[in-house]
Amino acid sequence: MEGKANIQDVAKRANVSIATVSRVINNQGGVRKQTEERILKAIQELGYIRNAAARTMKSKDTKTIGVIVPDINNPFFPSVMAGIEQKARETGYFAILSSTNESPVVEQEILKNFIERGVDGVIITTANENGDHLKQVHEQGIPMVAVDRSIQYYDVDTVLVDNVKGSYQAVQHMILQGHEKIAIICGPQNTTPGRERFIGYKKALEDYNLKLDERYIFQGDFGERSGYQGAHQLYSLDDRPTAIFSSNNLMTIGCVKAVGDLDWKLGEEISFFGFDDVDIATFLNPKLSVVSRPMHALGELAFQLLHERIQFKDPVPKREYKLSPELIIRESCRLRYPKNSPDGQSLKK
Amino acid sequence: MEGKANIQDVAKRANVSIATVSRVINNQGGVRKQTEERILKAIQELGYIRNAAARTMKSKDTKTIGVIVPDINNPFFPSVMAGIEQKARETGYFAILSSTNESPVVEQEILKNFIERGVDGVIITTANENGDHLKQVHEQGIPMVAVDRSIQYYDVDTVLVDNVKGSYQAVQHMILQGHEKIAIICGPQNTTPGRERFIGYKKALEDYNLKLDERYIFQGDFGERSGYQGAHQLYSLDDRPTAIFSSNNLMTIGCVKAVGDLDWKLGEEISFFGFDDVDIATFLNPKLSVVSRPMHALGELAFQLLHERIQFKDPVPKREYKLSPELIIRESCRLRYPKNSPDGQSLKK
DNA sequence: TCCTAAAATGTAAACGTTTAGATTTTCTTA
DNA sequence: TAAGAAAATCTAAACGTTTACATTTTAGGA
Repeated sequence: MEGKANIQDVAKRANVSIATVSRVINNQGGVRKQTEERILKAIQELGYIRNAAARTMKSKDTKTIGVIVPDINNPFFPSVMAGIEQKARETGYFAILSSTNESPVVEQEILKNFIERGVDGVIITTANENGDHLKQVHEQGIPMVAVDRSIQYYDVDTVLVDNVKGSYQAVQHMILQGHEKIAIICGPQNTTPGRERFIGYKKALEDYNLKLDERYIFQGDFGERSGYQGAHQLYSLDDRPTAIFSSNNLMTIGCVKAVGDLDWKLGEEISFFGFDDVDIATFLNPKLSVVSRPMHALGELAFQLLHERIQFKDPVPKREYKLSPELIIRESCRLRYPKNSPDGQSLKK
Repeated sequence: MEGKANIQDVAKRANVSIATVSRVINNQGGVRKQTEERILKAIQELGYIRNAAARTMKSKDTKTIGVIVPDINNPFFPSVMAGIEQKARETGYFAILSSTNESPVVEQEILKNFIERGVDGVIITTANENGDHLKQVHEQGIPMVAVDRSIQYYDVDTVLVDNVKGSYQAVQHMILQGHEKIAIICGPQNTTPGRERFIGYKKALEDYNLKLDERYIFQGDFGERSGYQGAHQLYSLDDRPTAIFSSNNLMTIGCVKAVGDLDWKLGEEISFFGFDDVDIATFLNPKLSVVSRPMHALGELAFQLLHERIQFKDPVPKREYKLSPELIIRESCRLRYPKNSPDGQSLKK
């Protein structure tokens, strides 16, 4: 039985009971030194590896958390996951990652699978913020933390970035640079970031007495392709915008690609501000201005909140954290007019 | 016991034995229609969710595969994982992902954890190609497939791309464009891609009678920063190269960033070819030429091979697949001389 | 040397499934 | 109607741990 010894075999080899072996495996103390050494030697010789299933059946906690992301190819999520995984490892937890491809049906399957596997908690960026599909997790009393997107139906700890503030400041910046015809490529309005970034956009226009122009609003889906299409649509207008705010990283890539294809002069004919930094931002000429989020820190905070939930099963009220984004002003959003010219004198109401 | 019913509760509610419930849960047939309906109704009413640990203890197969990647922030790996996950889902398997951050120690911990959890197989891009740390997995007889990097110590099915061919063709292209001073930013030489891409580079130089110049060889570590440093070092030479070949995506980003910072005219003073496509490739002016790999297909093939191993435990000899890369010629590697000029006439030996 | 307390170790039930073999029920044919 | 075969269902062991409680061993003090 090479490589497949169980605790009984170890006990026999070391001349002790399985309970004593279990005490040693779990570092529980109460075992004589020489007994412990005999047991460790037996473990080594037999190549014993404990069986997580057996342990789970008895002790109920698996030291595992499940992480669910909607799009693993979006660089935001691997960064968040890196933060989660690092924190998890530091506290003896194991993080398992699964991706839904923005499908609530797949998300439901993954959640059921996680429940079956007895995960101690779940960190989720849900494909459906309504959240009624989370009933089973809720009924099982499994702690959950939502990242980047909220969950309506249940009270779940939530880690966000202040989307309103980030997009407000980005649009404000473009206004203060003299732009009045500012377009937005929106994320899905049934998501927190999609909705809130749109709110920030509108609020900034309102505060500076700028009229909301429906032509300048393109409804994207957070995918690169929709950014591309959005840019094309905006370009096709008779009265083109002079600035674009893109609501996420992938739509930024698509948008900028289209701007290039259309020979729409970035930084001259059209200014640009995107939400979430991207690799290309510093490569373009002009370099892109962006709203930047602390992704690794988001992941760490999410794990920390979840870990607290797992450890203290108190019915503490829901907590919501909004981290501050950071504006990174590069060059893609230049002055529309030189400073102090008459047209540049429009003021915040 | 809301939400926490077990199979015994279901059996009681439906007035059958747990064996009959098990037959229904597992779609094994041999159950009368009306009995089955009663059982399904009881499952529904009680909110029964099966316990994977209990099942694993009895049936030994977990329908889970473990995936190990060295750097989750490298976009290559999420793409491969997307291919794995899609194929896994299609065949009723669950894929769990863990990242080593290029640490063999962490990799060992992850592997042990996977063994404890009874994964049916492992897909790995190892942090240590020597592979002697895989002894435990091997002893447990757990099927394994290596992706992108080989494993020396054990015979493991391997899915690679033809690195030699890809880098050979990229360097050949630059030679045929008239370049003779071609530099390389190498990946780690203890990795298959690092080693083989270097081999392709050398072979192309050799085939066209070009001397290997040590000054033009920079040893990187696949990270962005080393690409940046490599470009700086190459720039600092008295006799600068006229072309650079970068061995992976992140070093490409770093290299191109440095070229920009140095005002080293990309496409004019310095030509460029990178291995693996990157988002920025099509944004730069000039757009980057790259060797492109079918990442999603790599993932799908890796899963397929693993699945075959899991299903048929035959001692089939090790298989190695090398997919063909694709050259994407964009603009970053222009002619050093106009066509038909005397200096452009150098021929392959 | 003996007694008592503390430490060390052992026993056995429990966790929740799956499934081999046993038992019961049903159906068909003579 | 009865007998035999097939179908349906049941029983109970097993998987490998953990741990509450029991038992044994050891150590110290009178």
